[in-house]
Amino acid sequence: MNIYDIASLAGVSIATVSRVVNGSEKVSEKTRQRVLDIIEREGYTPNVFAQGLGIGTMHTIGILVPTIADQYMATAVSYLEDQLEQYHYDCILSCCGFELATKQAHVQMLLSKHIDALILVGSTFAGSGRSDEETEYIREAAKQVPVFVINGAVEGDRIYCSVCDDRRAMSDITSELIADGRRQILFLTDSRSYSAQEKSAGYVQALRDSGLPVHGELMLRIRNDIYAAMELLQQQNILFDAVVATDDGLAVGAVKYALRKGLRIPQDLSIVGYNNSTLAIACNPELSSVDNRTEEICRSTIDNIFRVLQGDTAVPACSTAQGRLVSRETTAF
Amino acid sequence: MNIYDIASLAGVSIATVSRVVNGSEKVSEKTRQRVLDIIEREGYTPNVFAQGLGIGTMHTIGILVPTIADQYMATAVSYLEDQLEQYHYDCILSCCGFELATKQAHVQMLLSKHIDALILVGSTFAGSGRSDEETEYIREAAKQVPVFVINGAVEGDRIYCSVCDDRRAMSDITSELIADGRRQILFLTDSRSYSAQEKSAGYVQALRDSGLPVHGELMLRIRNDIYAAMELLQQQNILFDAVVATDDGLAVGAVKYALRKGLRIPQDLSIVGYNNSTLAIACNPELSSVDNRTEEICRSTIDNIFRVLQGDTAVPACSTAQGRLVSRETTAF
DNA sequence: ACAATAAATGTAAGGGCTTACACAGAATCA
DNA sequence: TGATTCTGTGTAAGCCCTTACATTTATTGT
Repeated sequence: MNIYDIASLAGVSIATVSRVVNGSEKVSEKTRQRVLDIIEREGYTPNVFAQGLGIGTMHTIGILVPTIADQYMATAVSYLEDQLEQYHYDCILSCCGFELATKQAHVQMLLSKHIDALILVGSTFAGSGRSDEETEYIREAAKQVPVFVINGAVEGDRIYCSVCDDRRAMSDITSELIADGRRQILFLTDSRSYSAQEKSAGYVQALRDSGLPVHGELMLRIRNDIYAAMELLQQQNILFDAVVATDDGLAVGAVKYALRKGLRIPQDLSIVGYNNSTLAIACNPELSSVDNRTEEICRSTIDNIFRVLQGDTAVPACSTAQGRLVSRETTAF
Repeated sequence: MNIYDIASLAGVSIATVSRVVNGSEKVSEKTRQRVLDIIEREGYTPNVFAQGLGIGTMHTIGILVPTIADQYMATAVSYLEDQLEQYHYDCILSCCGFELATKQAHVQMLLSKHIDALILVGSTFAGSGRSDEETEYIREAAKQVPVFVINGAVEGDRIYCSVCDDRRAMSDITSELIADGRRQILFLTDSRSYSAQEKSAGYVQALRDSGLPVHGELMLRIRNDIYAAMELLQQQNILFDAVVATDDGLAVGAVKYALRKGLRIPQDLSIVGYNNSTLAIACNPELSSVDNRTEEICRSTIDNIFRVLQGDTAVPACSTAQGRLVSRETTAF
């Protein structure tokens, strides 16, 4: 059942059927109804490949994440999907891992599908230090379709970023901990991503602003076995009375350490997580965590996409949301 | 840059270029190299729409989930994606919510993209009771492409299911709790899905097998505010000494209840979750939870897809994996 | 050396749609 | 009434591939 069949059933040309299907104005009401009825009756759906061939797009947005198994990514994708649906666009999701080579390959794959825009989720795409080389492929992609980076900073033509101001959020909560009387604040991260660097910078800044020393040994980068890492500190007689983590999972590790060591939370050890994920609520005691405004960021990203696609040139290259602490049981404030 | 350009640069016909691109045998080595070099040099990529028009497929698998924000779904999709990549297939992900109408619409959408197979994740697709009407659209879809249901049971031609034997898993852990001396076991669920029904049946069966009475008031269906629901039981003097939940989130709620009431875990209250998600580890005490073999199920589903696509008729309509308890701190065994 | 066969390549017909342009008939105006 | 402008519709040229079939060239057997 193709456009020719419908045309002949309706006694019109394929051009007219096409116009009806695409909602073109230039069709008489009578003809439109007749064609519509037949389409309905026959259950005709235009062939997307043929449409794509004709107009060069399939109304699809490519979404690239390092992994969808991560809470944060899954939540973000969920918001993106929801919002995309409002615009009657679909998405092709791709999980590219953390290697530069696979990222590049996946971007190529998505581009080859003639997506209308590309969304990169997560600061793993932002590069760090070597940013120019590592993000070149993103600028390259932006020559073909507008690129939208969520929680990462990449500069370039037709590249739009939406980020949470992680530096400020981290600086704010570190300051709050200091105001609460904490002096030895452990900074816990698991990556070298752009956002991890921002958070680290915020942490350092807050210490400096308060005139406190920055101890390198209190800034830990570990992926797992947080307990062991913290115990090692203890054995080295490096004391700490608070923990700020760049991720709820890490903070949960710190909570477990405290509980096993018999420390009181938050009196002996205050702990703050990041992302405000379901882990924060599953944790006992419930974890105070930074809400990094994923929902707002995702919404505004999708809105921006369609502004750009409609030719709006006033879309800002970077928009920033302010994170905020959601206080629960692991902080005293 | 299209196939004609490459052909004329290489001094061959477009048919030859097409053969090279598609790895057809019937090309001389010399020609193949020359064409390949030019393709490489010019950075040519075949137009997927034109390819799709020609062969009617784009090597894409449609994956439908109710929501990707759910841990279980995200994990499953992650496994599916990984495995799909091995076969050089891509996926179109769609989140359809829990309404029948939106499920149907999303299936239509995916079908219109000429996917090669459709994967439905989660027992929300299985229907329950009214299964025939509610799953008719799935059988309808199966007329166009093979359908693979993960953790749901739908019968029909070209419909293949992979499930965890939730009934047996739930029956096993309930029996273990009974063997551990528990007599008042609370069953906690949040849905009426097929898998929830299976779990419920397993729970009942274990009680019966042990000659214990089945108390309807010990079978709770709630979405949130688990604490309130459990407290209500307490006020009604309905006692319980163990909890089996159909989801880790619910079990975490039970843990919180126990802690606030000053109950010792697992002595006063044993708690078992389901899905063995990250919540189970984030929880304090760490949650014993049923590993429902998502990874194996996803792997075998993808493998089955390609067996079916290659014409293998021996693929079983339903394959079953055995869940197993991962013991942590909320059970004594 | 000459069929007979195999291997390599080319030709051309789709596949289903969009859309610029052409055209006919109806409505408007002088 | 004839010239003029719309409106609605049709024609045909792409869009870029795949592939059955035709054709040319190379290889083998005798």
